[in-house]
Amino acid sequence: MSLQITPAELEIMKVLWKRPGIGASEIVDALDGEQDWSPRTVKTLLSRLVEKGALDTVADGRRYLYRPLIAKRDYQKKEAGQLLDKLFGGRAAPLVAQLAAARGLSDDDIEELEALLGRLKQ
Amino acid sequence: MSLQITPAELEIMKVLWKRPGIGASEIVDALDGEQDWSPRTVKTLLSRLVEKGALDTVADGRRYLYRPLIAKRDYQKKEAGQLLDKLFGGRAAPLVAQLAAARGLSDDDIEELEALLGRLKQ
DNA sequence: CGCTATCGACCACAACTGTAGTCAAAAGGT
DNA sequence: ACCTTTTGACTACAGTTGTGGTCGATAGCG
Repeated sequence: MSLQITPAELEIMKVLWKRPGIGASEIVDALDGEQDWSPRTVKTLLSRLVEKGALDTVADGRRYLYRPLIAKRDYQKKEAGQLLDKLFGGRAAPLVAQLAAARGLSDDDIEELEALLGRLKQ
Repeated sequence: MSLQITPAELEIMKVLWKRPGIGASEIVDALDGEQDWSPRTVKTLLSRLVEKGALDTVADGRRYLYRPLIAKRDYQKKEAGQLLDKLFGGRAAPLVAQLAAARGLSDDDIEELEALLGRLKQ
């Protein structure tokens, strides 16, 4: 059930999270400029994602339309939680501290975080 | 220079971050209960880490003592930054929001985060 | 002094990843 | 009705990763 999505596959997922239900060629187009992959490569990644159960397909003539089976939200949660456990002993504060150290938080970030914390304090 | 540390290798690094300068057998002992690896496996992971430049060795009789060449801090920063860019568009607030959603922040976490934000506001 | 346990060096090997090629069928232009 | 393009299915293949084996040297027990 682990549903391991690799970095290359994730690029595909990101496209489909933004525009679910498109076909392979649209995905290739959407990736153009970002990744420099041959259409073959994209096809392979799509097949693997379907195999893994991360995507499902709807036939549309002789091609497929692809749709994510896992929500971006859920994936983000899983990854964030994994990082937390793997490297930060499950404690969020040190993670945020390293984030701040690594790239600095913008004023907007700080404000948003304060608002978030306020909400959580209920 | 990318210094890719795999999950299995990370377990070794974590032991050495806690107790730098120990030998392979101590690492095996330290991992006992956590990972169930044969000593061979640990040796292989150690060699790979040395090869990659993540550890260095000091001869101690006929064995080596291992010591991390990258600080835990730096590795945490790198990983946190990568997750941020990979999945959260570089914005910290959504990451924390997902963290909160995934496992809930403890009161301590919230307090620590508030203190951290206070400091950052300078 | 000889035997065994242990060490690092080197090797093995299957699964997973990144990156694509080949192929047969079909869709669409002309 | 052809030829080109596009599609999914299948195949390839090297590099990485997880997991551990073999081997020759050696350190220490008895």
